[in-house]
Amino acid sequence: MTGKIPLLVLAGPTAAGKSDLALRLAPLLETDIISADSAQVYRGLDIGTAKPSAGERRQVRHHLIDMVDPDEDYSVADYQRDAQRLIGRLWSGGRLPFMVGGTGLYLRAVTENYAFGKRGGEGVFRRRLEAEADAAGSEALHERLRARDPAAAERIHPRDRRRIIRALEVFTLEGRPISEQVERTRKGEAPYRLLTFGLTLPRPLLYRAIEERVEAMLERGFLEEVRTLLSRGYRRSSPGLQILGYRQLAACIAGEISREEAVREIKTQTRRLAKRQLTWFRRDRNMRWLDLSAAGGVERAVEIIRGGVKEILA
RNA sequence: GCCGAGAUAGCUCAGUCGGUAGAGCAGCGGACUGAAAAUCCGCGUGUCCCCAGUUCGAUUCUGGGUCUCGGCA
Repeated sequence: MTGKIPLLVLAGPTAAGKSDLALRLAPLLETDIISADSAQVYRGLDIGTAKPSAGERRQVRHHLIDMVDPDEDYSVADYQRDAQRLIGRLWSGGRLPFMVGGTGLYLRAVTENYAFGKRGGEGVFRRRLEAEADAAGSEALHERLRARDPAAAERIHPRDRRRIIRALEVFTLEGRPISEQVERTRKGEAPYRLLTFGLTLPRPLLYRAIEERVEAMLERGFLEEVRTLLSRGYRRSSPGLQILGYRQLAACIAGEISREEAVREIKTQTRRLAKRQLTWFRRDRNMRWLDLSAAGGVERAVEIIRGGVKEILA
């Protein structure tokens, strides 16, 4: 017995059936759902993020949904803090912590206990460096990073300005290299006894599910939802409106692209999102894969997961 | 039925003065430590419609065929 808290994780790409499975599982395990979804943290983004309905949330308690308004920041460090606190609380209340979601970074920050520094992102700093990157190119900033934090520069591509700027930000604000954080994480110990399941589907089925889901969202009033957000005064540049789907429909409402273009773009970008999500999860060697389109479907998946849970709690 | 144009990657198309071919989009693979549904990197995946002829060699030239799209009937 290690004394570590057991943690059940259900990961998977968008539209693979995570929510349905989790909704079935949670009552059987007599526990709640801890969402690991970077889009569902925004209040008011309901249809386009496939957020669980009010009814579903009455059936099973969901955590870490509706955390901030669309113009507020919510970072992976916020998520890690909130999720880890919750996991401890649930476990000491006699419940198995159960994380469900598709945001690889969020899941990993929790399960591997990423060592974050003290300082988050700062708009002023970022805007200044963005301007510099526009003027001189991200490669110039990359050179600067090489001088300050060679280890980080080695890992970050010269054109990946997001990461270059963040690395410079850490160095400037905290006075130490971001690569040190990664080192600290590597040396640290995993705080949980993990049981990790990944949902997958044959690619053609996954893509068909995405297609149908986007159509269903539009029928349920996705476009109206975006209109409402804009009419409440949220700017297109605010974090919530940068989310996939919201960004494209906002462009459509602004008259920049047609509705057809917006819908096509949303579908394409969602397929790519699903692909990136899978890339993230495939990296986890301990992931046990489940395919809901395979024989037995959801029932079989439920049994497999319950079996795994029995073992980890024994 | 006649006349014309076309047929090359999943799609739209370029190209080869005869030496088995390349763009965009789509797709595939990967990275990821405070924006992550973000950001970034890598990769052509092909009976060049079919059959015959000419040729050392045909996706390319010639003939025939098939199909598609225009126009005329």
